[in-house]
Amino acid sequence: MPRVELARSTGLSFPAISAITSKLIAEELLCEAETETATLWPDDADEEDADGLNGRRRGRPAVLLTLNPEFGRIVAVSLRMNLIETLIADYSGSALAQSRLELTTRALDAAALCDLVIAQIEAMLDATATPRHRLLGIGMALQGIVDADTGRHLWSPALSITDVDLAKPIREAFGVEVVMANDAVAVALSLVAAEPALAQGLTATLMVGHGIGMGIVVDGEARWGAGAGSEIGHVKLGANGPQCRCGQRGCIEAHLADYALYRDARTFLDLPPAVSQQPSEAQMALLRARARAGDPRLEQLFRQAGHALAEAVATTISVLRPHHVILAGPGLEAFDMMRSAYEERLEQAVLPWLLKSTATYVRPSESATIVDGMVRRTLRVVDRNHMETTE
Amino acid sequence: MPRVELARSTGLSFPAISAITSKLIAEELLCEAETETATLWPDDADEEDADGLNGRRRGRPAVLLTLNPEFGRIVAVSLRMNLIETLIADYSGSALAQSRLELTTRALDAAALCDLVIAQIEAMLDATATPRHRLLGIGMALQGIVDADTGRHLWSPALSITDVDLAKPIREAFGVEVVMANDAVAVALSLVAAEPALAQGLTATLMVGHGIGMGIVVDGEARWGAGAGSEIGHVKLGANGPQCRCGQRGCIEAHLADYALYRDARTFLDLPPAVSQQPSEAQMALLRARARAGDPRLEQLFRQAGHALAEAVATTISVLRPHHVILAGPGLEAFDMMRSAYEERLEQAVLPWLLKSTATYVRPSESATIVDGMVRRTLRVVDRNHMETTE
DNA sequence: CTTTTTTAATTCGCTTGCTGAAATTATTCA
DNA sequence: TGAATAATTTCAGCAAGCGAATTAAAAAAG
Repeated sequence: MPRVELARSTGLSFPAISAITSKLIAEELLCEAETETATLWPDDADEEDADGLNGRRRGRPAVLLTLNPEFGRIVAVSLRMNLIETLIADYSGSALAQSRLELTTRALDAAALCDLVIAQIEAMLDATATPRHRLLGIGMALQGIVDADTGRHLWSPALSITDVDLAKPIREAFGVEVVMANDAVAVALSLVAAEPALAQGLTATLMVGHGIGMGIVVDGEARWGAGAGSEIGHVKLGANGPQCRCGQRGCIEAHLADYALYRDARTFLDLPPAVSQQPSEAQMALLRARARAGDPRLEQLFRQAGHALAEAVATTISVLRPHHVILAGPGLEAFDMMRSAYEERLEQAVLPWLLKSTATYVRPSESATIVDGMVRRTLRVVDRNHMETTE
Repeated sequence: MPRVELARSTGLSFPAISAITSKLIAEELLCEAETETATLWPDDADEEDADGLNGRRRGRPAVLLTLNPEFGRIVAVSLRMNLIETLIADYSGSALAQSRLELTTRALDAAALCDLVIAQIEAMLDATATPRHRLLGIGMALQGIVDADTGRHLWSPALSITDVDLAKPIREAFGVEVVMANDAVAVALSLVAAEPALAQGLTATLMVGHGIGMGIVVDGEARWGAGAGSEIGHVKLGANGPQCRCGQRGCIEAHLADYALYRDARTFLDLPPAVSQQPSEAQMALLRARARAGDPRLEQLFRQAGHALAEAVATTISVLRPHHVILAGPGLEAFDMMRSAYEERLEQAVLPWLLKSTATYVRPSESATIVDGMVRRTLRVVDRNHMETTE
């Protein structure tokens, strides 16, 4: 954040940093942070004087630079099964307001869906008194397949429409860039940003929840051939497996996603029906509670899910050879019940030399992770465009 | 090749190209090609005058620039089951000499192996009267797992040694850079270089032969997280499949590689034993001939191989979402017998939206493809190092 | 055979983005 | 109040690259 640090991390010289930052400050993109308030209260409870970073050092103190939050705002939309989540953030990425809209998404056609999303975005702008010209970009995270080259939405379990350009109507409504991404990619970006070590090398984030998605991040960036998203959820485990929402059989998702677990549990257990096949968070919590209470059939179900998860990770490691694998999403709430089966199968299914050189992390993330990651992705795209136009 | 073309493809201005090329010519890295000889014989048989490229155009003719073949030489070594293949090429990549050494590679320890490779390289240098200081780099393609970060060889079916640094002794013997890569990566680079369309986007090359390997090329470059190689051959099809050389069960390789097909065929057919489990090319040709002659058990065997190939491609497409998939290697000689089973299974195992956006190519490549690709890879690394040191 | 046209390559003057050295500024410590 | 220290800025200079104009080499036209 201070200029000295920027110089060190970018490898550029001090004068260069000085010139660049002063230009950006003139553009009101950056601003000098109020370091005063923090330093005028050094007598606070925590006296961690030893470290030179927080306590006062000799010499001229560094001026902290921050992104000017007032430079503009970003809206991120997460479109999932029966849920549209919207968030507005300032230029520094801090959330200003958010909303959740529950509805049966599969009942919508493309036009109705776009109208709804536009209305949600407008509500966010109104709620934060954001003038239209301050809106820099809109990010949309979609549960489903997105073609990164064209931005078209190809297929999603949450929608009945396929192969439409959802971005276009929204772009035209607000006149700003609309960035599309798979929701797993957004989660991946959010989690990688939270731990600097994960931003080095290739990190594969497997998101287990309503579906099974994967986001691939290389050196902190979501860049890829045909999109940073990977459809590992629809890799098949054997030729004649359970029916999947996608229409095919034996998908990893059909063994591991919450809808599959709930559907299978209902074949031998009395459970309330799920709205449009999608169990709610409460219903999944109930399922886990019953399993933990000792129902052997449910325990077996989660063991099988552990197997499927191991196959997914094994395939990921073998094909991608990532440095890091993150297991994320609400499905990991039940990881304790999947663990032994998972570990057993993983050892059989990955070459030991590969397993040894891959680090695995479990991060049962919240739903807000999606919009957070989407804000980051959109900011990045907006910044890149800004750079190109001003040069 | 002419300066004008360079300017267009790099996007740099004429003056910039002029300055750069004249510097490189002074370094003897580039040279102006003898365009005269070609143009003094325009009365030759082929009168393709319509196109402006070959026939004389108005205006000052462009001077063709080529890499100066005399700038230096590259040796590429391919280390496979019972075979060490060596090739020496000039700086423009043209082969000058090559050799094949057949022996039981699994009987060698690390020191003996390195000595053999060093002797092969020296033989190549002697055969082409290459002084030591003209040797710019050595490339080694290995059938097995290579850690791209460290260059260490982790495991190979062709060798009994594991986790050794094979590059170091060779680097010390010749005092030049030694580039290690998986053999499938080398094949991928060679095939991608042959077709410009494949150098755009992500191309996954599946090599089917003694083992099943995969090389990943992004925009013509073999760059990746932990190496451009992918161990898709050891992704499992079901928990209790046939035994694989790697020690695990159910690997795609154990259904599809030539050693697996030959081993399985011998359980019901009289065939000569393979040397250290590795059938020769002649033996595999015999197997194919017998299958084509109409043995229903062999036909079934190749159908199953087609299934396994489809699973491999399906997993590749789902996880990687490549723009192009190349099927390469000697195993594809039998593709006609695998085809129907392959296509049938592929349709069941990949989401149609993904299958539609992926182009597949079948290229049954020769063994020389490995060393060719390895020469390219090594030249690239050598050039990069050269750039860094002269700047 | 000379002139015009066309295309390739180079030279020239200029801007831009950087660097290293030195100067300036804001602090803490003595 | 004056060192000592560290962050930033100023300044002069360099190197890469660009646009415009120039030179070079060939074919076509007169």
